[in-house]
Order: sequence, then structure tokens, then C-alpha cells
Amino acid sequence: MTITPGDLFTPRALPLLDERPPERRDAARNRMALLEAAQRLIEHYGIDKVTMDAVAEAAGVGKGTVFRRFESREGLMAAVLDHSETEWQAAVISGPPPLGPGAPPWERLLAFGRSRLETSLEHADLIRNAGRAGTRSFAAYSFAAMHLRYLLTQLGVAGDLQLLAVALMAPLEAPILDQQVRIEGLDVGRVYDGWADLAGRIVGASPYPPPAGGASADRT
Amino acid sequence: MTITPGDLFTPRALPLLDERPPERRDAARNRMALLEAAQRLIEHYGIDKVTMDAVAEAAGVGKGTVFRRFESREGLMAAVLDHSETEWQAAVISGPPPLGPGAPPWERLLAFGRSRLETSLEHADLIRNAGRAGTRSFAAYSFAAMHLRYLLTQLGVAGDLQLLAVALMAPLEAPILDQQVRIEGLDVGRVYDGWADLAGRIVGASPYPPPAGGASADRT
DNA sequence: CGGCAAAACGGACTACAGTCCGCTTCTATT
DNA sequence: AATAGAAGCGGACTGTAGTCCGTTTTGCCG
Repeated sequence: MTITPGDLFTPRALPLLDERPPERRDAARNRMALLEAAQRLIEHYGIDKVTMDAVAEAAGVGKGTVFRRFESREGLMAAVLDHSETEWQAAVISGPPPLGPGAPPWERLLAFGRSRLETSLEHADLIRNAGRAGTRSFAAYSFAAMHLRYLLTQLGVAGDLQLLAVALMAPLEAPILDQQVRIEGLDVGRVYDGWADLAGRIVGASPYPPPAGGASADRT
Repeated sequence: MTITPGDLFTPRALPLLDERPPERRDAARNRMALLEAAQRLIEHYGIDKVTMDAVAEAAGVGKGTVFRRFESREGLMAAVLDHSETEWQAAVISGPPPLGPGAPPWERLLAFGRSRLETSLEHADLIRNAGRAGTRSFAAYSFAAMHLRYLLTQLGVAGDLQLLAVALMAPLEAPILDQQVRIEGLDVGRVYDGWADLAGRIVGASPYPPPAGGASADRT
């Protein structure tokens, strides 16, 4: 390996900003084509019928390319899922209240729960096929947990917020909801009320009990 | 199809009790052989290396037999898992306190949490490979939920006990613990303390607040 | 513009889950 | 003990995820 003088003195155009040797144009094009093809096929045939070969062919690329880009079937599904997750994050950060900023924290918390409940059920198959045993992607999970910690802080909740956030999210994860709603046949409204009750207990048992008039599920 | 007089009048030896045309002896023998082989191979090579062909061969049967008995790879893994689940249930029903009967309900609740936490981590790969997106078998799940409802009742907790039970179990499910412990690197003790705190909040926010002196994680 | 190394491509190849169907073994009956 | 038919068996066969490696494309440099 030879080092030329140029290598030593050229900081290759500000490495501070945009620090990745990014993606070749054809690669980027193919990634888009694959994501779109996958989404289209899933919508059309149902996720269980969608094979990697089919996605590759629909996107007009070879099979190897699919795996290089997305690692595995699970990786591809996770990537498709990330689209909606990103939209959801945008709604939380800058969407209309009560999910977005502007509403009082307790209202936002309730909206958070309802919204998670809905999206978990809506994307159940995608989540299941995205691996990680039904959990969402790490990034998505972290974001939600962070937001939740923020809301709990706003509500003056004391304790290990990291873990309380998990306790609030866990019952809203897809596999558990699937079990309750699809197998045990529970009503979605009841599940939501139960979650709101849980939230109330977690928030209300704090030194500063803030939520006065609860939403649909008011606590005794 | 011909019906002989005998068919009409012989209630074939009390169908009330033992109402199943059960399993042929060779079939039963094969089931055992398969379960043992699977367990042995998993222990020896790690679960990801164990193929259905290998299990079949190790048990000395054909591949078709494996699938007839256990439906699928997930089914086989679930069956292996059920062994330990059954032991756990026995410990809850008739084992020594505080997990078993004899201790006050709050102690039993804490023991329940710790025990679940441990078994979830211990059997993480098995649970993951047993499908249902990381949830345990329906029977096991129902049993735990029932026991939890019972304990909550004993503690005088008011509310939708079905859902509160789920809220208490969800953070102890394998995929979530995996995320926390293996990926985020959280300390197991801290996770347990967090769960105890959660339990305290759920129990304590009831009209009748019973748990006076909490265990390792005492609430403010 | 021509050359070059790195990155990307694609399709043949492998490994494993799950199916199928003709053959064997068991059990109940007489 | 003989027999009939149900239950079980097993291994060849199929479909799909994932790998490998020789070929092509791309971006850069002189």
C-alpha cells in the first residue's frame, strides 16, 4: 500500500459534515426500486406470498443485489417498516396535537398509547416478518422510549424512567396485542382502556400526581 | 361404510373419562426419542445448528415422522420448551415459598417476577425459535396470567385484572428482556428492581394499598 | 480520453423447512 | 391366530432463503 503526498494533506472536503463514502448512484437507485417493489408486492399478494426472488425480479435486479442491500429477508422487511415508523416519528415531533406537541403531557401520553396500539396492529405482519422476534427496529424503539421518558418527566414521574418507559411500551408491542386481540378475542377498546389505566397507575403513584381528569378510562 | 349392530350399542368403555383414541405405542416412543434427541442436540451444538434432518436421524426416524408429530420446527421447539414450563408451573402450584404457596401474596408476586425474568433469559433462544414471535405457548401464557390474576385479587387490586396481568408479564417477555439486557446492556438486577417498582405502582394505586414493606426496590 | 481499483451486479449453487405418497406396523376384532 | 383397516413411517421431492464468485459498472485520476 503506497501513500502519496496528496493523501497526507487533503482532508477530503470537510469530513466533519457528511462523513460517509456514500452510496454509488446505481446502488441508491436499486435500493429505492427494491423498497418500492417490495411494498407493492406485499400490498398486492400479502406478505407471506412475497419471495425474495419475486422482489428482485420486480425491481429488475439480481437476487444477490437484494441481499447485499438488505442483508436478509428480515432486513428488507425492517426497511419497508421503517418508512411508516419515520412518518410516525414525524407526527410525534411536529404533527398536530395531541400526539404532536401542544397538548398537555397527559393528553399526549394517552395519544401516544392509542397511536402505538393502532400502528402495532396495522403493521402486525410486517413487524412479525421484520424479525427481532416481533420487536420493532432498534432506532424506532429508542425514539419511542426517549419520547416516553420525556413525557414522564413532564408529568413529574419519579423513578427509573428508562424502565417505566419499557413497561408502558411492552404491552403495546405487536406480539402481545396479537395474542390478546386475535387469539383471545379481546376488544381493542378494552385493551386501550386497560393501557390508560396502567399509565394512570404509573404516573399517579408518583410524588406529584398530575393527571386529574383522565380520558376514556378514568381511574377510581 | 357399514354399521354393525355392535357399533350402536357399545359405548366403548366409558367415553366420559379418558376421551381420546390416544397415541399408538410406537408413535409415543418416537415422540420421546425425538424430544430427547432435540434437547441433546441443542445442548451440544447450539440451537441454530440443529436441523430437522439431524434431529430425525439422531432419533432414528424419518423426517416425515418429525413433522407429523410436531408440525414444524417451531412446534418441535415449543414442545421442548414445554418441558421446562411444566416444571415451572409445578413450582408455582406446589413448590416451596415464596414462589409456591405459603408466602404472603406480595412476596409471591415478587418471586413470580424474578422467576419469570430468569427463565425468560435462560430459555431465550428456545423461546425465539419456538415462534409465536417470542411469546411463550398459549397454555403457558394462560397459566401465568391466571396465577397473576389470582395474586392481584389476593392483594385487593381493583381494575381489569386480565389486562393488568398482561401489563406485568409483558416487560418480562424474552424479546424485550433481550433488547434490554443483551443489546442495551442493562444490568439484570436493575431490570428486576424496575419491575418490582412497576408492580408496586400497579398494586399500590388500588383502593386498598396492601404492600407495606416492599422488597429490594422499595417505592418512595 | 483512457486506464484502474473499488464497488456493485447477477445468477448458478447450497442448505434447510416442509410436503407427498406408497409401504409397513400396530391394534382391535372374531 | 388370522385379518383388515387405520395409524404411522420414511425418504425422495419441492420451494425458498441465503452464499459465492466471475463479470460489469462507476467514479476518479493522470
